Amino acid sequence: MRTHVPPTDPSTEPAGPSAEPARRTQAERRARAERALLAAAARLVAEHGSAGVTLARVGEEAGFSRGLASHYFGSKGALLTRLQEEALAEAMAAATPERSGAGAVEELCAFTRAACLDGVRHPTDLGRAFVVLGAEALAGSSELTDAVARLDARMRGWVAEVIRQGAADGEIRPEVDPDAAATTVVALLKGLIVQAATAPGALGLEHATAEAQRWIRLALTTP
Amino acid sequence: MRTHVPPTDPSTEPAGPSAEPARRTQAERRARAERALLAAAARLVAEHGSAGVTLARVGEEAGFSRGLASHYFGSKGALLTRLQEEALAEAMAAATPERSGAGAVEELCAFTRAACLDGVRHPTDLGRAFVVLGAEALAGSSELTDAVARLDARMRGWVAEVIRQGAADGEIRPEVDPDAAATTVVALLKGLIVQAATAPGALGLEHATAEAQRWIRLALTTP
Amino acid sequence: MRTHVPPTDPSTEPAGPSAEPARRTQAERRARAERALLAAAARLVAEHGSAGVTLARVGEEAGFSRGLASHYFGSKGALLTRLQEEALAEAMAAATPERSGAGAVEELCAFTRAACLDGVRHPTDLGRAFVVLGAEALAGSSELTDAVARLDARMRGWVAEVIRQGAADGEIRPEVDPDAAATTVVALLKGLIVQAATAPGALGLEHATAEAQRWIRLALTTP
Amino acid sequence: MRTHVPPTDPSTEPAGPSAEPARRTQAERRARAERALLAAAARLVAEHGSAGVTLARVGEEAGFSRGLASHYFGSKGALLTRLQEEALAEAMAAATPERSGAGAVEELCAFTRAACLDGVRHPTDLGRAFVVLGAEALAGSSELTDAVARLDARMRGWVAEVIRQGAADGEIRPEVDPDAAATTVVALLKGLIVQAATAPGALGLEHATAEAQRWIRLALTTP
DNA sequence: CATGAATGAGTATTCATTCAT
DNA sequence: CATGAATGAATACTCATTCAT
Repeated sequence: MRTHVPPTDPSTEPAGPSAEPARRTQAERRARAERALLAAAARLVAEHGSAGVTLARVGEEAGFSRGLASHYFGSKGALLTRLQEEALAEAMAAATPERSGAGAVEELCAFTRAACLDGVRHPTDLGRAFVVLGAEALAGSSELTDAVARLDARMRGWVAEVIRQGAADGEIRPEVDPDAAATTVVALLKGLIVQAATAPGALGLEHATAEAQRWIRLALTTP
Repeated sequence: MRTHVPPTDPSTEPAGPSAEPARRTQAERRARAERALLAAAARLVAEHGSAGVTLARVGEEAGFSRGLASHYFGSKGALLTRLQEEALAEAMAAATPERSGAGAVEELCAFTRAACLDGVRHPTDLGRAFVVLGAEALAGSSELTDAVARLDARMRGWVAEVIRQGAADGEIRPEVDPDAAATTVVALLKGLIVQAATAPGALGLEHATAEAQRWIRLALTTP
Repeated sequence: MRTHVPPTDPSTEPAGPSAEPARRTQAERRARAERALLAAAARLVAEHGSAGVTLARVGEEAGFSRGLASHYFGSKGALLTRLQEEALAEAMAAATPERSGAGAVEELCAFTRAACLDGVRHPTDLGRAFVVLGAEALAGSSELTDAVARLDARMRGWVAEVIRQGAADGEIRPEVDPDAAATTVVALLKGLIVQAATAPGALGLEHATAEAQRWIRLALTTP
Repeated sequence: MRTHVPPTDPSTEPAGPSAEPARRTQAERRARAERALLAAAARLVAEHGSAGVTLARVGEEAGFSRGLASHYFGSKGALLTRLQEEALAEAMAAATPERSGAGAVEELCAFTRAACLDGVRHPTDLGRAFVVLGAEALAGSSELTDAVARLDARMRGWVAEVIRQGAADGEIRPEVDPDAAATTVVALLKGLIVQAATAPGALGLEHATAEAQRWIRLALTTP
């Protein structure tokens, strides 16, 4: 069971005698269990909402005891916060991609396609959990509400910046207000995603995404 | 103790200075209490989400006893279902307004303005409760999920119909796919509302709504 | 089961029709249950200490369900606080008796006898619970610590006042410092009670009480 | 890894600049850690009561891991028992001091002063833990209750013995019942300590101690 | 020797629901 | 009709304890 990691420098240990080979594996066990718990939590939240999740079920779903989730995260709220942070990091990365080098309008269209189609078609548990948590956070201001608000703001900021660059390049009409347009682009995205989430399959998502891209092109380039 | 007042129609209760102001029919009292309970439930759901609502609080918030909500609606689920139905009826009415006689594009712009600005600025408890319940219903298929899906479909249908009429009138370009465009219009609406709900005040909603209207006009009429 | 209490004026009810005969019995039921719960709690605290008491046991010990104590008092802390208040009221009454009209020294001796002998020999559950809670409160400042401190101060104040009156009457030597003497009297009482509580039966409480009375007489009257 | 240093006496560890300062015997390390754990436990018990102590906190408070207290003492009960024994030994030593050679009355007065003033002003964690554990043990007979009872008995025995010697020397009146007087002396001590512990600072402890000494002198020597 | 990962029992607390008045 | 007393199931949370490293 002992892993074959060479007994490298334990780095921060206070250098007492016999302090390092076990450490690694303990830490691994812990990290592995924590990941399993978070994955289980994401799955359960995505399927049943945060109210439908119990700490006991998270533990068992992850293949551990009923008490482990409590033991690790301290409280249900802390678990959800943690889950949210993980999801937020993922979402932030997705919300503000690297510029691909293409033109501004193409960039935005690609972003739209990625967010709408890929996000909806190949959803991760974490992504779905984030949508669910974000939706639940609509009622009553919570930390999550703020986090979602910051995410939205960041996404709008990214879009506005792309638009500004496009305007500077002459690709986008200078009359376009970058902030208002960014809000509208993000609205399109979120609105499509919400509709798709509500009625999976009942929507011509392909068509709708193409239409949304057409609107974006028109709105940013039509004289 | 039962007074023998004939059971006059309870639906029009604010009948001005009527004949017998003191005594109410049992049916009237019942209907009045039920409305008060539903209003209280809407307020609580809007503020705390459905998980943050207890039957006891509903009763007390409405000015009655802790047990009355249970007594009337039988169970918490039944109360929420009932609330949902009320909210759905209101939302349905708002989602498919009477045609005003204006042109199709103007109609859609007016609809956008009404939904975004009025809905966000002068929210009703029932409307907010509906948004919250709908958001919660994203996870796990429930009756409410289906109801929201039906509402979305109906809203899209109404928009598509307006677009078809506009196309028939020559006001809207015939190449426009009414269904895809309707999905996009609804996406714009919902996306704006969600952003506004998440970050109240932090959004230039006025500007964004104007921009959305510009997009709709462009998309439907640009050659 | 209906009690034969005449349907007297419900006094504060808002005078709506049909509002009073049931009320009385409900209130009685509630008060009766509450008393039973508090009595059970006092017994359990006296026997096992506050850490050895569970809300479930309180409910069952009182002949009700496991959840009732929680339901009434809200939390274990609230139950203990309530218990403490009841006990404090009893203790306060015992700590500051009405003057009997006897001389000051006799009064203090009688007080000593009452507190030591009667209190130890015929203990009430509430009294024992108070001693236990007070003892537990030695560690970590709590509301109870303060309450006990106030009780002590009040008892000292009463004793000091009796001493002052005795000094004014010429019965007690004027050199006696009333406050220091009061502290010492209370110390005698508490020290005897604690010893008796720790070793029930193993102490010649009768003799010790007589000795304490002798000391008090000597200290207050010896030239 | 085990060094072959002879197992020198671990009881005198602060041995000044010794020969091998770096390496410790296992036994020494063990003893040192155990003392640290007990000291941490004493501090925590004194502050939070025994219910407020967890084995994990004891370990961390002592600067070790969460599991060490468990590892050493086996169970929480064993730790508390051990703590109690340590405290009892200290208390026993304090309760039955060596005779100083002074007269009996002076001895008792000095004892009173030491217990009340020094004990209250310069409390050790162990001493405070003992008081707390003893107080908790009032409810429900435990080993600790018995230990405290034995301690009380021993203290009374010591006092009674001093009184008997004083009587034999003619310094104390022969009519004084040594056992009853001893109980009263101990009551004075404990009562003062308890009052001081309950209301730290709010008590004229200096005056009260002087008064107690006056009482003792009077009671033992007044004809 | 020492750490800390994992377990599971115990308990407080909340709340829908039932039922007596 | 209406109240609120009482129940009991569900669940979060704490911690002593065991065990692998």
